[in-house]
Amino acid sequence: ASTWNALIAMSVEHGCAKQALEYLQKMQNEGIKPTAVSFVCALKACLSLNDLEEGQKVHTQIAKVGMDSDLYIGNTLIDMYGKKGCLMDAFAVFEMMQKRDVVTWTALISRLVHHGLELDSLVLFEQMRQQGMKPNQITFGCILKACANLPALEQGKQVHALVIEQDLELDWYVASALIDMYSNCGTLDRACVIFERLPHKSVVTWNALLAGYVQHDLGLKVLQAFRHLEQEGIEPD
RNA sequence: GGCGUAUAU
Repeated sequence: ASTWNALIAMSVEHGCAKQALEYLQKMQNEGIKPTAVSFVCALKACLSLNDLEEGQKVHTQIAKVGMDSDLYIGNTLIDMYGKKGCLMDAFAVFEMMQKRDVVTWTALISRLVHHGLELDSLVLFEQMRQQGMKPNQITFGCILKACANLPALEQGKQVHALVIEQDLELDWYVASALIDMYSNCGTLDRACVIFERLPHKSVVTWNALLAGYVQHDLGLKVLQAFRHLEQEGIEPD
């Protein structure tokens, strides 16, 4: 099965999703049982083909062989249904899962935010923490985006406090989310403080700051910052 | 044990 899985995974990775699904079928025709890895890759293939129906078929197959308790499969199903806008299905999978990890929670939170359900994402984030699940950089990125979209400065500040608790304020990914959140909440000064504190600035954090200036119609600041960025030898993208 | 899942502009 691992040989087949390698074929399936490679096909998906190289954008040959159709072929990946063919391999899944072929391995079964040859009497080889797909593993959790096969199914995760197949679901990913369905998502990249934008084929929800095929994804549902794979889901049914997964349920038949009793593999829907696999953590990775559950997480991938949440992602697939969420990205197809089937939030109810994503939530149903979430509810059914026996074990959840930080990816499970983050995947659902991420989809809620993308669908304009920022308030629900905040509730879910709170539940996650109450159950003792520690958010990671990606979780913080998503939840800060929720605060930025609303915008919700007070909630954003509370999340910021948690970021500091976990010593993630200097993480480039979290930092750019903080910058984005503060500038979106109309507090560009706070965004600048985060930026200034960063010892290693990357194109991502610079972009977040530039976007803030643009949003606040500070054209001159944008140009100044851009020149500064070039002086530091950072490649704009 | 490894491989497969969430992630900004």
